[in-house]
Amino acid sequence: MGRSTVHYADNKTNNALKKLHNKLRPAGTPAQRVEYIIELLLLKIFETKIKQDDEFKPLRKLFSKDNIWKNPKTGVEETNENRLFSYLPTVSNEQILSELNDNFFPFYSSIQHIARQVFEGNLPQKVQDQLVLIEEVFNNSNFTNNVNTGNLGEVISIVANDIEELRLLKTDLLGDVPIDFIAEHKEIYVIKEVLKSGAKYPMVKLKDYLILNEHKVKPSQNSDVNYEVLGVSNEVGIFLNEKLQAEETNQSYFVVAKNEFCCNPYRINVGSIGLNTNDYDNQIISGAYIVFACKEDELNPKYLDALFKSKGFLGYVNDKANGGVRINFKFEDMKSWEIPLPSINEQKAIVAQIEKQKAIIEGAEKVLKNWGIDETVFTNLPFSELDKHLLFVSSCATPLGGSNVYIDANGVLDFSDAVLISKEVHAKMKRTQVKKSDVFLNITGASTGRSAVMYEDLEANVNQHVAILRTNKTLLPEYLSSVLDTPNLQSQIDKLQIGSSRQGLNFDQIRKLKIPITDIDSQRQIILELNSQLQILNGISKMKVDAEKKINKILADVWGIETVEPVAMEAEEVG
DNA sequence: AACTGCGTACCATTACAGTA
DNA sequence: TACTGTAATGGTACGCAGTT
Repeated sequence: MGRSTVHYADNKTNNALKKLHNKLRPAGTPAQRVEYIIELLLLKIFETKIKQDDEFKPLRKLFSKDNIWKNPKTGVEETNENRLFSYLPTVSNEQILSELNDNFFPFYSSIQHIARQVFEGNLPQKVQDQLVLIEEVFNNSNFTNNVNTGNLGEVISIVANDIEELRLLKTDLLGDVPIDFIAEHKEIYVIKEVLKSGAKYPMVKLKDYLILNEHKVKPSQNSDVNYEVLGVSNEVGIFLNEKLQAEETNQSYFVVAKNEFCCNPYRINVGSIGLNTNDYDNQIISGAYIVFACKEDELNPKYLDALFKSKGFLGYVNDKANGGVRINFKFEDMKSWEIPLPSINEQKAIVAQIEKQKAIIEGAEKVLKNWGIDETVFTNLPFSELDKHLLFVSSCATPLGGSNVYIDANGVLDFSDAVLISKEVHAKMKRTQVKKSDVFLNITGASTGRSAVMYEDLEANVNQHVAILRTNKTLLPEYLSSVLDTPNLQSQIDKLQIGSSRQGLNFDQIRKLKIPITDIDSQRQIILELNSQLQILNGISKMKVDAEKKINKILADVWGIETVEPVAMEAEEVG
């Protein structure tokens, strides 16, 4: 059986829950512990709602001094004030257990009856539902003596101090789930809801913060004006479309201002939305798009832009994308999107954090893009036909399902997107089975010419787009891979592609490539030199990945969702 | 405003031709 | 005939332009 661990909350809440589980270890089985935690949380949630939620307001007087609760066991009378969770931390360790079992649980197991005594008129449905749930939970509650009384005080203090009231207040314990279901699975449902509702900021609909741009022009009728045409892509956001001559079409375009958003309503499901930071004279964009600004005194455009790039937005768009072959996301849909809205200053701070990380990513990308193998280490070496140094060259047709091994720009193999094939298919495709120390070369498509060395001892296979070059003892795999990355070899490869209608290399062409060659020792020396540079590059790659992770974390915090390492899962064996 | 069409790019799969 | 390597094909996505 597979197991999964899913966290629903922020770090702080998760830590609090972990602590609770540990402290309650003597209390019994994991299920019992969860039950105890939930009961304590429920008491705390209820108190928070009584204090802060308007609909629960009328219940406040129930907990005033004037209302008295008689302990059914001892006959001792106490004020209802002492039935609120906040009373528990004041009780001594030794007394907590009996306080819960003899006072709190009996009290809350008849809370509906008690509530009706103070409530004028009918209970609102929300309150009624809450009370039903509380009765369900506390009807059979009993903390056993197994609960170490010394620990119980600490347990109470964790619930009292480490769980934020705001988080609790936003917790809707019932949602749309039927009461019977909750009665059966209340623990699971409650804890999920408590932990899920981690939003730190008020949620607002965008409609009050957006201004639709309806300013259209027809460039063909204003031939004296020089227009700059913008476009939107999902990769780079807003870009300057230098090819399109708007004057030559019969279309009308939107005039775009700086800090306005533009989106393609038919492609927004893939992220075709961007914030325009350009400020050209007469900048325009396709009339088929939605163009809008936001009220910048309340909503920072860069903050909104960051939200558009978070997973939450794509999820929302795909929810709205209903029916038809192609979606059409309307401005109305945009207006009804709900976002967390911090104060304008907090938004600014969040944007500043994100921009810092973006700057790191951009810098790293520049380095990674512009770095190339230092060709001078190969100068003065004689050239030799690659075929003389190879044992084997191969690739073949793609198997069902395909199996790609991608190579990133640094010549490092990236297995993250690797596709799995069955053992049978793998066995059939003998010619493309990969061995350790094979050199890969992309031979088709846009990435033709990229190469990498297979360092890992994996059972793997490659598809038609990747050639395997297996070297003989006159040529080191790493050396070959480095040589293939040099401008000289890249230009040899480029030339081979000229004149053919299709990008791609065949094996004969590969065999005839001319490489600079030297003896094995010198090859090793050259690799050492190049490796020191590669290490630096790897560090830069890591910085980039880390910065991306930080941005994700910032966004996750804003949305109040999972930020700790997600979903640890044991995969089930496939037979 | 909403819908449809077009050119391009990418890529897995299929078809086919050459060879052992 | 079986197997290989290469080319063609067809499906899908994208970014608009154009039509209704």
